[in-house]
Amino acid sequence: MKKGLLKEITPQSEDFSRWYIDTIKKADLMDYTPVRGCIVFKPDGYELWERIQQAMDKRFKETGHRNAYFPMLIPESFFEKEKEHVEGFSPELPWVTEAAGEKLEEKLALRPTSETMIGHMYSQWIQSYRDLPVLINQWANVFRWEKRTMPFLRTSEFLWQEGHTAHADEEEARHETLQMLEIYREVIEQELAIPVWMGQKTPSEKFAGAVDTYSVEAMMKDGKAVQAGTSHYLGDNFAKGFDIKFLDRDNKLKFVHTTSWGTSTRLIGSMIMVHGDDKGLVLPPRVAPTQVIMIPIGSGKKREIVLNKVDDFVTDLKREEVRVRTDVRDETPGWKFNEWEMRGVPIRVEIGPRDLENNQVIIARRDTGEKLTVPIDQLIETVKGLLNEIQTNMYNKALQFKAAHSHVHIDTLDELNKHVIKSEQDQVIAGWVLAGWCGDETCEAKVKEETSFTSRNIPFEPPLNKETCITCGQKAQHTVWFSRSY
RNA sequence: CGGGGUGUAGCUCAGUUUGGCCAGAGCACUCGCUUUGGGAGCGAGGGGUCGCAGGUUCGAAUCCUGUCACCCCGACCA
Repeated sequence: MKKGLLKEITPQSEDFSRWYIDTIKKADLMDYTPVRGCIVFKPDGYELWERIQQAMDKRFKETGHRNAYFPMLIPESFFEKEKEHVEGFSPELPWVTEAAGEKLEEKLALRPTSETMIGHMYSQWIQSYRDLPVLINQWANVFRWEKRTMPFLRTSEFLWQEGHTAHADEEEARHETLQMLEIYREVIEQELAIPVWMGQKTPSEKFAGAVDTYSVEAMMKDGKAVQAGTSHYLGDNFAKGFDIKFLDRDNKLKFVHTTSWGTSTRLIGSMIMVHGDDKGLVLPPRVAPTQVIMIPIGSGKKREIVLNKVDDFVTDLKREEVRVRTDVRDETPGWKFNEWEMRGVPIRVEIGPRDLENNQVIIARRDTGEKLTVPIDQLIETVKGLLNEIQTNMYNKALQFKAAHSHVHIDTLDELNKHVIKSEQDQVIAGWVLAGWCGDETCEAKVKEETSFTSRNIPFEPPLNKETCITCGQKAQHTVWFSRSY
């Protein structure tokens, strides 16, 4: 290594958390602020969110939803209308107690989620079965004063979308709940190249106030899980709390059945932790702010010729809607190679005098590090093909990683304990464990107590069905993924 | 919120034990020239109320008290 080449990113194997922090800071995705737990989403970080938003929003609209915006401030009394809800959220609420120099009559919370406010409004909007269903989504910031924060994955303020729907009956509401979960799976797998397990949360991991909670769960490169999206069937819990009733065809007054579903900026963090490597970010082409970086090489008169050629390529690529930029800064090529690799740009195109002589360019792909020599007249085609190939390859790599670190033949708590201890000793990834569960919450709690593994979800399509409960050995009612999680 | 650690230039840190010696180094930044295929070279510059607030002292980056932030490990969570 040459003098002056600083190792700026901690290797993943040495300290995964530090790798993560180093990477997102060096890649200029975020910055800390004077407010505890609140970060700036810098332009490259925010653009990742914008692309996730676009992909989600398109699908929400296609399934009949419309966007609206509700207040960020929620009266204290609203939280008391649903018992489990207040118990779930009250510890982490920030409050507004004063305005215009006077104490408010009723404190206002910065929303942690909007079931209450939206429930209140729906009760006024819904009279008849003809008013149903109500299909509304909100893009918003929410606040949850967490004890321990981590950029993107858990911050005190974060950006998200929350869908809130009201339906005439349970069947339709349950259908909505699963339909939106499926949309999450599709966006997360197709756009972010992250494979997930769809499934149902155990009662102890349910959303505060939900009848049933479903999730999509993703595995990070350190083997921990992230809940990438959730969808809830709320039954008539909020309808009762907020008096959301309608007159049905049979002339009877009934409570609506509501759902809510959300994904947040933690998807950005997940994507980084699923794909990143020791050189920094690796971004899936579909969401990468820059898909192709052009590096002109050479000086003097030759530089001019090179730059003209680069401009031609940029024009052609833009015509094909490829997001391309040229790095004309006065740095050495090697410096730029490292810089853009760190930022995760999927494809780098190097063009120098030597290439022009041979009527070719050099293409380097971020996901494999491979360098290709490509004839100039095939550049556009090759880039377009590679963007798709990289997207697919990243997904497949993540899928393989997930499979390699999913353990389906651990049957007892004793075996799980040994597995966890051995993983720590050998400094290997403990990963996820598929376990049978009898349905008793104390059995679930015991797994957490002894191993710090928590239940992630009960997958709809488990790799295999477990016969006995991992804790008590009785007949298993469910097959559950357990792991450490963010 | 408990245990541990760190706050000195944009970044990484030295200096703190034992108060006084111009507040330093490398990288980054600015200007000039030479350079350009994996983190370039030479020369000349700019930049810090030492996290913040008190206190002790003739004198504080250094000692004392408080406070804030960040990182790591645990309990709570999208």
